[in-house]
Amino acid sequence: MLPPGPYNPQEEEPKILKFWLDNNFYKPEYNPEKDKVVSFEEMLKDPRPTFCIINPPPNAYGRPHLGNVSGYAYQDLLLRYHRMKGYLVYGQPGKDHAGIQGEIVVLREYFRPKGITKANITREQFYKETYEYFMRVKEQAKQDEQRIGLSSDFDRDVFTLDPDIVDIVLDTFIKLYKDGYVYKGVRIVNWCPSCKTALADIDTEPKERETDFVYIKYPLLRQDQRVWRLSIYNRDVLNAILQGKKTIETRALNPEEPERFFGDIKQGDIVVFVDKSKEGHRAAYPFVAKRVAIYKSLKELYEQEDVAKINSRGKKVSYEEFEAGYASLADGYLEKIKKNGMVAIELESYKPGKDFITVATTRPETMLGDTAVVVNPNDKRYKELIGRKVLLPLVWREIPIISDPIVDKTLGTGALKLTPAHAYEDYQIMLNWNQEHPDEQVDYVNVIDKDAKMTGPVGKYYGLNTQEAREEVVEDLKKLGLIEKIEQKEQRVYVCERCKTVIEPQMSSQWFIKVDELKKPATEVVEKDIIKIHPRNMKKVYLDWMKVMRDWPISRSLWWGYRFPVWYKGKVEEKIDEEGKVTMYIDGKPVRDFKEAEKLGLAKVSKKSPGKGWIQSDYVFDTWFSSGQWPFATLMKFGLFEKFYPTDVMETAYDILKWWVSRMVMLGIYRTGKIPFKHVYFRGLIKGKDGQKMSKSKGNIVLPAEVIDKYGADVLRLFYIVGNKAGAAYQITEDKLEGNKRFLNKMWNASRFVLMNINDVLEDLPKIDPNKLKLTTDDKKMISEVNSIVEKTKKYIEDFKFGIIAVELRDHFWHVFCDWYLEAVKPRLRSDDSEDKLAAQYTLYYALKQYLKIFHPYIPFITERIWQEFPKGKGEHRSLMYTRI
RNA sequence: GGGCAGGUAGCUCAGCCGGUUAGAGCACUCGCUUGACAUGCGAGAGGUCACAGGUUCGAGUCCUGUCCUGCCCACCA
Repeated sequence: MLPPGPYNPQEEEPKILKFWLDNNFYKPEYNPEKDKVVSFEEMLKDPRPTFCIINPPPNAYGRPHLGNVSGYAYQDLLLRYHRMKGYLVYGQPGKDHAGIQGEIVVLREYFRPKGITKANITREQFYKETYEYFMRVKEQAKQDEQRIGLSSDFDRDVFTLDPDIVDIVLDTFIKLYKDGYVYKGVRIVNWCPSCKTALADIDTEPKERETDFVYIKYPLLRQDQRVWRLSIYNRDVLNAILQGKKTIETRALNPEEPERFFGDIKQGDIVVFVDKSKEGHRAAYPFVAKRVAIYKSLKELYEQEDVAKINSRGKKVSYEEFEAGYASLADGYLEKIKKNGMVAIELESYKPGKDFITVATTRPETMLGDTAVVVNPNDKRYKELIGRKVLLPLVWREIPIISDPIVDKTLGTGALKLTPAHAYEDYQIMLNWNQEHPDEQVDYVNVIDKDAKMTGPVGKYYGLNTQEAREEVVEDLKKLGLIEKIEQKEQRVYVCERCKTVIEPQMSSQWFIKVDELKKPATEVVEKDIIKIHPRNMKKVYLDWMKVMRDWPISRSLWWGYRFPVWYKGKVEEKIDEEGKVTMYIDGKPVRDFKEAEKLGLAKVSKKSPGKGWIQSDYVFDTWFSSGQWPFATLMKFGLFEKFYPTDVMETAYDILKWWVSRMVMLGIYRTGKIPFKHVYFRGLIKGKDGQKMSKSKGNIVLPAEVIDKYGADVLRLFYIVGNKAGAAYQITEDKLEGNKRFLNKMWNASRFVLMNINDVLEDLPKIDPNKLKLTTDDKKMISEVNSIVEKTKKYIEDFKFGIIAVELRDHFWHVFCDWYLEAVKPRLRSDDSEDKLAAQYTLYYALKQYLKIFHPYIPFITERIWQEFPKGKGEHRSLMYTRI
């Protein structure tokens, strides 16, 4: 008999939980027919249809809050419902190592109090201690999951860094690499010049500061004006020009060598001499072609008065000497010139003209690495200029004017200098532009090195730190008359969270997954509803994301995670070359890319060390790379893959649709050839009591344990589910919890009333044939009412609308069963007409039983507790969990 | 700036393949300490369904526009 008084979940729930766990009801090996755990092999042969949910692994580094846990209510509802429907059910629990966030938390909350930082601990020691730390916290999280009633198989609780999971995940990487879906490419990263490491966005923090806002005039090139860049191999020639010699005969004139062919050069074009010598770092000297003449022979050229007839010491030379100079050149130059003739150009110093486009910047020194000027395509002032070229001062490169809608017309001059190597936004613009304009690609030039000093093709600024370079650049621009004005501006910069040094974004070589091919099937399965997404509008979000998804960078400069199965024969370094491009050096030897290094035997992809002297890559994988493989990796680990994959439902929060769901679909199909799940259900976001999204920083966190301690797990589960629909946000209030508590109390008391009043015939009831009873109109109505609400609820649950129907179900129990039928039946229970009384008793028994079953997936504890008081009929299990619905 | 939700009773939200008097819980008012439950029962009040147009015999529901709110993405050179 149920104890009297209000329902006491604190008393009842732990007992029920123990009952479930002790009997191994959560395990797929538990067989309800035999009422015992069967062998693994026998379970695999079980003919029942399967139902499997992989629980999205929460971060293992801390207690999950109410929002984090809400999913379990939905997952468990589905698990329990299908168990009762007769499926072989498997719930896979797990925990995530949470890469970046995990590392930050463990550093802050575990290592820092002990005075340990990454500077005074080895990588191996860090990993070992962090792993142990996570294992401890993981146990606590598991208890929360069990308390809420999640009926997953906790004996198979896994961690993303379990060695056998790691093995499966790394195999996927190796397969991707072999299939050509993985490459090493260059990408912008947050670089801390002090810590000498790349940082994730989350490791940086914003800081406001006052700074100069410099307006720089970039000279516009006329539309017919071209820029010729000539390499200077001979400094003396350069010196001669700089000393005022007007005409330069250049040997870079041969029509047979197109890259050096200057037959097209015309008056007014810009000629820039580039010093390729090492110490000059590509200093550039600009001139204007004043006169261009074509000569049939060397002799004809020599006879021109203004030709620089000088030797290497600047001394006048005879024709013979002049010709001898050419004869000494390689490649039969002289012969070619004699045959084809040549072009000579008369030069004058370059002076900026009157046409400019003005850009504004807080970082003038980065202009040395500019590769474009960007304007808004709708900006009337600049519309005509899109596609034109400007001459980038100081380094005298020709760069295009491009457009991007991101550019704010009202900021600065409305024209933005593009430095893709040193500004995130610029990098994005470059990617966008290149994607849409494959024929007019914009590149990057990296001009700041890992010590925040100028590098690359920056001429005399080479080696200066950014501050010095900034001052000098502004000074030089002033001399050229190219500074329009300088204003003061509030600027936000990002600093390293640890050392507060200003972040220098720069290019760095990273691993990428090529997604073009992989996303095709991942798009198709959702398009064709082979994977169904609930709510439906999220399908569009998914498909939109797939369209714009670019190659996925998967390497992270962290310690906490899967280390890349990549080995180098010696130390790996990255340097910036003279072109401003990132170059990799292995053991001091430059290599173009990883493929080349592999060919040269300097690099290898392998899970184990190839041998002595090989050093493993420092990179670890992006967390989503491993969690993207979670559905099949977990099942493979336990040998359950064949039995349960594809899984049935993936229930998760909608904010990780792009990050997680898309990756699981992509990698799942890639690795297994099958979709990872048939349905995706997005739960609503839990808002705190203040109506804001629940988050630690807002201080509106509620822990599930607090609610369970006070109200019990069933109350919390009702809060999560009742009246809520997929993808919507909803708020927690004390009122809602209180209301749910009252409902449970109602169910408790109604059940006790029923049990009290059927006690005398309790054991007979399951055997009664209702057709032989004298059922009244009320009885029949009650039976039909409860049957119809049960059927309706089942239909709704299968349609993923369990929240909506729960309201109706609750009201049905309360108002139809309690308020109407229970009241109506009271006189009959006291009557002497035993036949009529029995009909009423049977109806009470039957209706309540139906309610208990249909409520069990929602509120498992209280329903299971009441069920224990019921005699079990044919086909009814000692646990409500396995009683057929 | 782009995308996606949403604005319905005092509060939190349902209702939206168009169709009688628009619903629930909590709060509120009034009346009920009868034996499952006062964590209860009965009765009641409360809404120009954000605004403006349009389609229609008929619009909270469909279309267009406007104004707010929230979320995601991007951004503040």
